[in-house]
Amino acid sequence: MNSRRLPRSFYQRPTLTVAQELLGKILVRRWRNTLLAGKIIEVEAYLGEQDPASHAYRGRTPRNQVMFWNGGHLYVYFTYGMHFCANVVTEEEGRARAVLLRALEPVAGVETMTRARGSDLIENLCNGPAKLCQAFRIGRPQNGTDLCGKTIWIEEDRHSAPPQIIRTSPRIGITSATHQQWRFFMNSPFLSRR
DNA sequence: CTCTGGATTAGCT
DNA sequence: GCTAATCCAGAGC
Repeated sequence: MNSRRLPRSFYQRPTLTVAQELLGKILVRRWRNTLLAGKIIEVEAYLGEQDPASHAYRGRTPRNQVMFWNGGHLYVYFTYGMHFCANVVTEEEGRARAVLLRALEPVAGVETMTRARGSDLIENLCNGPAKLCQAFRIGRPQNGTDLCGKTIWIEEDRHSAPPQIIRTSPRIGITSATHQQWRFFMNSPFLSRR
């Protein structure tokens, strides 16, 4: 029944690989008896101590501790005084690597997402890292959630094959390591930027 | 303790 | 294109 749910081993691989393979997968959340789901279409990789743009660049702190956990957990952080962003932790414990979820194509629970976001076009529900957190009601309590559990998980898309074409670009909104092409996305009307 | 600026967004010019 | 909103992590003293 949940055979499409990604196993721990999916996350315990090189971060750039996981980032690209997350494209086309479905993020699912069970929220008050309704299922929220969205196809992952845009992500960014953050590579821990070796990456100046990563929260873990200067080592472990109270905020970034979940990045150091085993792959397959959710790292949620608060920023700009009002927004949350969600990352998928990758590799093994102690590595501090993660993939930022930047945009989703809504596939289930659209009405609930619309209520969470305020009346809005479907294209505007999940086309940004803070927007998708608002649509999925992901906040502080969800930091550290085990993606191999029963509330938030990622599964294979039963309707379509993995994307044929994966595009890359520098990461958005950072000022260091801008030469790295660690943003991965597929063609879609639901991207955070066109 | 104080200070700086941020993996963003919405709304305006 | 510009910037306010609004909190707090992390750095430096």
